[in-house]
Amino acid sequence: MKSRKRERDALALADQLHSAAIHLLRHLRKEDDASGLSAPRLSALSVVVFGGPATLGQLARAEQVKPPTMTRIVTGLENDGLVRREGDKSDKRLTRIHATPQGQRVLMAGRARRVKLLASAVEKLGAAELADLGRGAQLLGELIDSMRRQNDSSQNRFRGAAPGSP
Amino acid sequence: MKSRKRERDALALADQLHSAAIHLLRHLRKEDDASGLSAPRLSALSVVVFGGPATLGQLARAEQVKPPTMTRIVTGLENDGLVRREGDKSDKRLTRIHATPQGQRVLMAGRARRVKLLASAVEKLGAAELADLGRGAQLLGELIDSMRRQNDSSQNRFRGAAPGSP
DNA sequence: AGGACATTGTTAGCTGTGCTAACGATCTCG
DNA sequence: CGAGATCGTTAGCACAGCTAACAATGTCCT
Repeated sequence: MKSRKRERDALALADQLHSAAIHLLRHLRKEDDASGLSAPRLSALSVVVFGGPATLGQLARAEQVKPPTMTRIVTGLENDGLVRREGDKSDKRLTRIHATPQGQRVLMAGRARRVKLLASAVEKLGAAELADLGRGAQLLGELIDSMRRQNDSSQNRFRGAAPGSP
Repeated sequence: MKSRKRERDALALADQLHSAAIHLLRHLRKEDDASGLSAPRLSALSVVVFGGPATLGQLARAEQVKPPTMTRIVTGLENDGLVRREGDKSDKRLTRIHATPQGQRVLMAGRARRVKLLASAVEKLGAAELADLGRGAQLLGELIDSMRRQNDSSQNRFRGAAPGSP
C-alpha cells in the first residue's frame, strides 16, 4: 500500500523538520544576538533590503505575522537606525518601510556571520551532499509556500461554505 | 576557484534555511496552538516520550536551552498534566521528568495534526522529491548537530577533543 | 568529621515575539 | 456628507529565552 508508506514518511518528516527548525533557529539566534538582531528582525530586514521598500501591512503578510507584531519589529529596527518609516504621499494611512544604508550593511554582516557558522559544517559535506541539501531547502521552501496558500484559502475550499451557515 | 563557489552556495543556503526555519515554525505553531502546546513544549515533551524519563538538566542540554528556561517549560507541561516531576532517590538534587499517559496521547495527537498539515503538500510531491526532502532533512539534522558540537567545544581546552583536532 | 567547592534546580527580573481587542486616522463609495 | 472599510498603532496578555542570585545537596580533601 503506497499511500500508507507515504503517510509514515510524512509523519517522520514532519517531526524531523519540526525539530530541525527549532534547533536551527536556536543556534542561529545565538550568532544573530551578537549583532543585536533577532531572527524576526533579521528576516523582516532582509525583506526590505532585497525586496525594496514595503508598507507595514505588506511586511506583516510577507512574514506571516499580524500587524501589531510587525509594528514592534519595525520599531525595533527603526530605533537601531536600520530602517526608517516614510509616509505615503497619496495615501496617508500607509507607512512605507525603507532600509537605511546601515541596515543594508548590518544585514550583510549578519549573513556573513551566519554563513561562517555554517561554513565549517558545510566544508565537511561532499559536493553531492551540498547539492542535496540545497534541493531539500528549495523543496522545503515550496512546501511552506504551499502550506501557506492552503491555510489562507482554508475557508474557500468549498465554495458553498458561506459565512453564517452553522 | 572551487572554494569561492562553495562560499556563495553556503551563503545562499544559510539564508534559505534561516527563512525556511522561521516560516515553518510560524506555521506549525498555529496548528500546535490548537492543542495548547507551543513548539518548545512539544519538542521537550517528545524528548521524554521517545527518550524516556530525563533529568531537567539533561532535558535542557538536549534542547540547547538554559536550565531556567527548561524549568518553566516543564512547569507548563506539568500544569497541563502531560509530565510529572519525580525526585531521584540516590541524588536528591535531581528532578526526573516523566511523561504521563496523557502526555503521550497529546504528543501523538500533535504529530497527527502536524502531519495532516503537511500531508496535502506532500501529496503533490513525486516520490523522488519526497526522497530528496527526506535526505535534505537528514543532512540538515546532521549539520545542526555539527554546529552544536563546534559551538560547545569553542570554549573548552582539550576535553573530549573533536576528531582531527590539533 | 568537617569545611570548601561543585552541581542541580529554582526564583526573580529583563528583553523580545506572538496574539486579540480597541482605537484614531484616513480613504472610498453611495 | 456620512457609513463603512482599511491601515497602523496602542494596550494588555502569555510565553520563551537569558543572566544573576539562591537553597539544597553531593563530593572531595585535609
